[in-house]
Amino acid sequence: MGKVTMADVAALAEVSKSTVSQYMNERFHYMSHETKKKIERAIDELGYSPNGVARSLRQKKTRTIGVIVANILHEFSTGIVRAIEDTCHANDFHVIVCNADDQPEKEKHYIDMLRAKQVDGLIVLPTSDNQALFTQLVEQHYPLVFLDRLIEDVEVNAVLSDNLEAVRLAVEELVGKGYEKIGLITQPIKHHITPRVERKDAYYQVLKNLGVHVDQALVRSAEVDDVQKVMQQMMSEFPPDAVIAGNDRVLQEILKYIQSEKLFVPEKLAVIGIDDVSFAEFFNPPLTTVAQPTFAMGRKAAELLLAEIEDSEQGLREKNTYRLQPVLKRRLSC
Amino acid sequence: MGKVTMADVAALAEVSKSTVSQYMNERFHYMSHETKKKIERAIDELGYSPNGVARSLRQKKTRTIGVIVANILHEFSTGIVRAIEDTCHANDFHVIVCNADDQPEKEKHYIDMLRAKQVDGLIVLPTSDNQALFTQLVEQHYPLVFLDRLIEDVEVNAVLSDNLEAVRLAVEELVGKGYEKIGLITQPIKHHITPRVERKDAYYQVLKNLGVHVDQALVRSAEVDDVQKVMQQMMSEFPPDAVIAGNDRVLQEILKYIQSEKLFVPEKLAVIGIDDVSFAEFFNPPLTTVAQPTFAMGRKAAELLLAEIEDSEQGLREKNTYRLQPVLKRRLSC
DNA sequence: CTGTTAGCGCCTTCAC
DNA sequence: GTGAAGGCGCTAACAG
Repeated sequence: MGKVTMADVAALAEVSKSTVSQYMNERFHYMSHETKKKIERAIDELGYSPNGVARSLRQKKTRTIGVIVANILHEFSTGIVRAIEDTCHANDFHVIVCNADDQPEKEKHYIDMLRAKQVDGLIVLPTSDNQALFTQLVEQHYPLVFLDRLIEDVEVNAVLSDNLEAVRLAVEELVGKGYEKIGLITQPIKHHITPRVERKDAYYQVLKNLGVHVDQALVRSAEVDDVQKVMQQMMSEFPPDAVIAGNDRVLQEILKYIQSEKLFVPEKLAVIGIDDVSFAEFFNPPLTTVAQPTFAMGRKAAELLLAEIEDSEQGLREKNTYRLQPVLKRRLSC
Repeated sequence: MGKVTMADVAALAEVSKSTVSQYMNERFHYMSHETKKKIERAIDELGYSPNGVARSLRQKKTRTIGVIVANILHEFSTGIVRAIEDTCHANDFHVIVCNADDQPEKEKHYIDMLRAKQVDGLIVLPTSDNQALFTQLVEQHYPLVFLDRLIEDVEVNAVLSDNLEAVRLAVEELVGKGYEKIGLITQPIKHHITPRVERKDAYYQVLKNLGVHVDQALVRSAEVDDVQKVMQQMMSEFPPDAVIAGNDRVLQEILKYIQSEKLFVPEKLAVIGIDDVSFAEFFNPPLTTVAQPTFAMGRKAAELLLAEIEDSEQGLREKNTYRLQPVLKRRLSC
C-alpha cells in the first residue's frame, strides 16, 4: 500500500529496520531462518514494497537512463528505443524517452532535466551541435553514448551503422544491374548529422572506385517537404534511371512523387532505400532496401552505457565508435 | 559538478540552506534583493542544480509517469506515446515507457517496478486481463488511465476511439460504392481487447442496419501470422469483393497476401483499413483508411492523468470513458 | 546474527 | 526576512 514503510515491517516483525533492509537486499548471509520467516510474513501482511526514491537518494543510483531521440515517430528511432528498452529491462533499468525534434534548446532542456532527475546515464542521437554541453558531460564522467550521429571532439562511445558499406551495397547493386545514371537524394547536409555526410561522401567514393562518372545534377539534398519538387526537377532536367533514397523519410517522399506521377518502378525509375521500412516487403513493387541493424544498434548502445554505469573504471577507458553492418534486402524495385 | 549541494550554495552565499531552498522554489515574497543576488551568484559559480531525487523523496512526487503499451513498434502505440510525451513535457513531467508485449506477467512486473519508483501515475493499454491488479490500484486511488482498451469493473478514466463509428465509416463507404460481399478480418477476439470486440460487433450491427446480409464466412479472426492463410481460404471459398482490415497489423498482412497473389486493388478486391498507416498515402494504390485520432487520444489520456495527479480531489470524481472520433481518409483502394 | 547510529539532499514548520 | 531543526525512507558502517 504505498505508505507502508520499512519501519512498519520492522515493528511488526519485531526486528530492526536494518535487518529488514538486509532481507530486502538478499543479504541474509547469516540471517536466522526464523527472522527471515517473520520478516517475510510481515512484508506480505502489510503489502510492503520498498520506496525506490529513498533508495536512490541513498545509493546515488536511480537505475534509470535517459534516451534522447529526434522524434520517436520515425521508424528508425522507434526501433532503437525498443531495443534499448529491452536491454535495460533485462538489467532492471528503466528508460525515459525524450523527443528533441532537432531543436538544440529542447535537447539541452531535456539533458538538464534528466540530470536533475539523477538518471544514471544518457543515450543520445545528438540532434544538434551542442558541443559544449556534451563536452561538459564527458568531463564530469557522466555515462554517455552517442547513437547514429557523432559530434566532433566529444570523446564518447558511439554506435553507428557503417554508412560507407550501406551506400556501397546500394550502389553496387544498382551498377551490377546495369543502371548508369544513379541519383542520390538526402536531407540537408549538416556538419553534425553524420549519416547524411557519410552517405553522400560514400556515394562519390564508391562510384569513383567503380569508374562510373557522377553528374552533379544527380546528387541533391533537400528538406523533406521539398524532396518531391527536387525529384521533379531532376526527372525533367537530367533524369536518372535509378535513385537512392538517403534515408527512410526521403524514401517516402520519393514514393509520393512516384505515386503522383504514376511512374513505373523499376522500369521507368529504379528505387533503392537506405533504411528498411515496414512496408518494403509488401509495397507494390516490393522495395529493395539497405537495412540498418536498428535493433542491434540500440542494444549495443544500451550495453555500452550499462557497462559504463556499472563499472566506474569503464568511464576512464578509451572510447570507441562501433560500426554495425547494414544488409541489403533484395526485392523488386531495382 | 553534480555533487554540489544546497549546503554548498548556502555556505558560499553566506545564508542558510532554507533560504536557498526558498529561492529555488521561487518563494521570494519578502526576500531581500541582496540575498537573492548573492544566492544567484553562488548558484552559477558552483553550477548548482538541485537533486530531483531528494526533492522527490521529500515531496512524495516524482513528476514522472509510466506508460505501458503492448509494443512501441506498432505505429498506433508510437503515436500515442509521442502525444503523451509532448503533453507531459509541456507540464514538466517525464515519461517512462514500457513494452508489455501482451504478456500479463511482464505487465505486472512493470507496474510493480514503476510503483516502486514512485511514479505519480500510469497510463496503460492493458495488455491482459489483469483485473485484480488494476482493481487494487484503483482502491489505493493510484492515478490511472486506460487507453484503447477497457477492463470490466475497473473504474478508471479511459480514452478509446469510437469503434462503432470507425466501422460505420468503413462499411458505409463500401456499401455506398456498391460492394456487397464485405469481409472483415481481425486479430483473435479476446474479451479484454476492446477494439477487436467492438469492431466486430459494430460490423454486424452496421450491416444489419443497412439491410445487408452478412455471411459468416466473411468474418474471420486470426493471429497475425495466419492472416494470409485466412485470406487465401476466404478468397477461394467465399470471395469477398471488399475487405476491412480490423487494424493496422491485419492490414499489413492482407497487403502481403495481395502482393503475393498480385491481386488488383480495388478491381479484384477493395481494401479499407481501420487505423491509418504511414504508407497509406503513397501506397499503390493509395489506401483508404479510417484513421484513429491517435495523437488526440494520447494527449487526452495524459491530460486526464495529469489532472488526477495535480488535484487529489479529482481521484474521487466519477470516472468516464471518453470516445474520440475516427475519420475516414478517402483514397483509392475502394 | 542483529541493532544502533548516522546520514543521502531537500523541504517545511516554527522560531527569531 | 532568515535560520535551526527535524524528517522523508532507506542503507551502511560499526558495534555488540
